[in-house]
Amino acid sequence: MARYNHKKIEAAWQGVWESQNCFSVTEDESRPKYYVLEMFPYPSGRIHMGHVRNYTLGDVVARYKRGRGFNVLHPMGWDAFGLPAENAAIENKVHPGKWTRENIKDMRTQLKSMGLSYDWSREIATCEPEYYRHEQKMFLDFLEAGLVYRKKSWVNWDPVENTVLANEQVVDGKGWRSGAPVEKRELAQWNLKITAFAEELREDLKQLERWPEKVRIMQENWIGRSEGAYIRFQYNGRDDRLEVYTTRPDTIFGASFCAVAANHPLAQELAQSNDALADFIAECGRMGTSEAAIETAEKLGFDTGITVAHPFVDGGELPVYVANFVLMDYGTGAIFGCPGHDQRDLDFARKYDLVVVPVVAPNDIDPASFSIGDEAFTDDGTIINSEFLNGLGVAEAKSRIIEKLEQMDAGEGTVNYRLRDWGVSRQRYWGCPIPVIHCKDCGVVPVPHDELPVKLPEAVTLDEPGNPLTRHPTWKHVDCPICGKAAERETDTFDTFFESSWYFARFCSPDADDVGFTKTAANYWLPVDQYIGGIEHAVLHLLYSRFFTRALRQCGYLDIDEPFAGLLTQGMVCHATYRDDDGSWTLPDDVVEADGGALTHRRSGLSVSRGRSEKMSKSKKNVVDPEGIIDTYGADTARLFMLSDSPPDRDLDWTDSGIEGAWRYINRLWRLVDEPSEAFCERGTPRPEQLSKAGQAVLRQAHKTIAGVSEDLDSFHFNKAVARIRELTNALDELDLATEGDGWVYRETLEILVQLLCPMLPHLGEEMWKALGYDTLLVDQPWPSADPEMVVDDVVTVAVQVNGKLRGTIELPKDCANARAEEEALKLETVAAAISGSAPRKVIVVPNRIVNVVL
RNA sequence: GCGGGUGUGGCGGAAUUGGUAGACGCGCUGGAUUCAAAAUCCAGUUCUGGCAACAGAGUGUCGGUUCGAGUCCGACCACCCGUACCA
Repeated sequence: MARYNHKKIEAAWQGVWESQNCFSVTEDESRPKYYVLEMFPYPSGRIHMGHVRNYTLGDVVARYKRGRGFNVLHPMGWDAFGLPAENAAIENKVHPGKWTRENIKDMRTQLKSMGLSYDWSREIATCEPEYYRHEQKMFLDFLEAGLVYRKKSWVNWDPVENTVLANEQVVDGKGWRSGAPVEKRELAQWNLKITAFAEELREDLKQLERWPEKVRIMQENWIGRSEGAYIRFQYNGRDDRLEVYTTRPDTIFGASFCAVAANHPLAQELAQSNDALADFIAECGRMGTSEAAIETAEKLGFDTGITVAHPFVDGGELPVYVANFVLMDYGTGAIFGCPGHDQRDLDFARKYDLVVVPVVAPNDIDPASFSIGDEAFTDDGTIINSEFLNGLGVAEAKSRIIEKLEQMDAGEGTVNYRLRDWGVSRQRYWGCPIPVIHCKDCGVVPVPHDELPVKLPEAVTLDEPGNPLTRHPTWKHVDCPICGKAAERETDTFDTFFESSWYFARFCSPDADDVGFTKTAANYWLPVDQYIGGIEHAVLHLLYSRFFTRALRQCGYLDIDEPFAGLLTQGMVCHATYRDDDGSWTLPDDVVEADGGALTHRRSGLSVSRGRSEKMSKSKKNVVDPEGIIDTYGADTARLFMLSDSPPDRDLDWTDSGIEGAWRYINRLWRLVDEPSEAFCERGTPRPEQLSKAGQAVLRQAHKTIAGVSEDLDSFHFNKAVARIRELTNALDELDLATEGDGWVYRETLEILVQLLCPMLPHLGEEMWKALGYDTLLVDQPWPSADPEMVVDDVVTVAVQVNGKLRGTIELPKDCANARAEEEALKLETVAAAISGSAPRKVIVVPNRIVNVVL
């Protein structure tokens, strides 16, 4: 018996597809188009199981749609700028460009071994000037359109390395390499006005029907539209006023303090003459810039000694605090605190001994007896203790107080968004240069279009901290395009989300020279019909891309609003973790399991314990390298494992026994054609007039499987599709090839099976197709269609319950009368026994499903 | 902290969307084949009790709605993702 030689077979079919250019496509108005895109990888050097999963899912969709007659665009490229290249440069003394390009070469080979149906002629790498020159042009167009501005914002500063740290590089408030406490610094940064589209981005979520609801909800919450009011409080002893933003103007009579952010102008001003406050602000600055860090820190405040006047209470004074939980980026960077009806304000008031006055009472409680304990009351209710607002509901009180504020010029109603503008400046080398020039006389001057691209200089050193662009001897020195005097280039580069915000459009015309993409190609291919990638990109990458598309639309680049019509978010690939007795992580390959289940280390022989399954990561050493798996078992086996069992949006557990099981099934399929029985008939044999009962049943099942698998693939239930196909494989065993006609059913079913397998196991599919006697390519076969008559049964099994408890089943003709179903059900002995003579109170009949006898 | 998600046999999961819980696979047990093993094939496998027929329990926990709840509602627990400079 020959063993399935995956290495030879897979390489051979990959060669055939490539030499016949099977997957290269052009615009073709005569066919419906379908654009499948998987999130392109960062070229870290080796593909990981997450990539294998992502690209398998995309490939199944691409191949299936192709079979369904679509003109399928399925491209691949590299998200090639980013921090890891700089880290590698520092650690291994390799140039980021060299490192990245070599990684791309290695990963391309690995991806090709998976047999993915990419149009490789469209491959792009974002670190090449041919790519990034176009986004420099886009940036300048955005600048002209008023969608770009410069403003100061805070960054994590490592005082030892003299460099800006990413949030990821801040561990417990300290720099990851230096260990020095991180400081906040303010830098002038380029921002894109995503907030200009806040309402549109929110509103249009509704039309993204083929996006997971959870992603739409996350984006909606991220944008965070709120209706509230600005309120201006008069300072006591100063001429100016403190403007706060609140979503609860109705609780103004319960206000007991105001608080401003540490970087609020008032705090900054007061700190100049108040050392204690300056210390407090410095302390806040050591917290790091991430929202999680700020929100989970202990809530602290500093009483400035300044007070403001309550706008509606004569003589009412509110102390003004500087507080570490007030964010300068949200609203006005200042709040009024109403402890009775906001938990954070309540915690703060208890801590600093401030008054707590309830101003909203639950509707079902006597207001006189209502007081606030440890929990703020945040629900709707009736306004109390609030003069002219008393007795109103929350909503009415809001509009009444806003009216009043506007009359008094002490504030107004407003709509506010949590969404902040997108800061795109990065103080890093390995990114796309921001194409502007700073001139002492002319200010910020855009690089003239005919001087694009501003190329990254290759000759740099990364052996000292800081951005090499700033210390490059010549690169930044240029003449001002306006006045001609000596000026300096911007040395910041773009956030790498910039590249990934339009790459889907570049794939439509990857060779376009003078434009990022042609309108003709974009109009044909866009939007992406199905986008597939990790859930971790639910907000940032996907929201930036939605914004970028609108900004491009505004500048005349394209005519669509939404870049991705369909979205599938996949779960992570997990694996069991192992630790030795010291608690250090151990590679799964080094763990040996004895018969009794005891685990030991392969080399040291010391005992090892198995931890729970976690996301594969180098740090926990629970990674399985796809290259080894493909080498041992082949791409089809790896693909099958990725598709079986777990639905794509859930986490997937990698197990050795699982991959073994997939491998066994591949071999089982192979044997179906490798050692065919002589009774299995020739290709093209006409259908016999008579089929055995078993033959008819198997044929029906084959057609039901076509219908079921089609449905499963349309809805991305790949695991169910695999299960159905395995069931059909099992059904082949029901046939007795000695029986007249069963040989024909066997071949017919096998051909259907092979066609259904094609998108998931393309190499094995081709090989089986050939073995079945065909000299055409399976990949060019249209998807099979199910005979509708074979898909429906005329007899159904109906469950019979007594008081909701199953007592038996009956066979009934499909869609028979309820009376007949009831009659048959009551005839069951088990039913008679259960009701033991008493008359049923009622009988519920759900046609074709269930009869429930209620006593 | 906040936003979003997940939870079903020993394990991954399925369940026509309120109607027979456990499809399919993994693992395990027994058998066939083999000098032996691997591979392969056949049978069994939610738990408890029982030789069995069968009975009872059962979808993270507690409570509710319903003739009927894995599915709907309320409260809670655990874990995961994101949290604006990782990609």
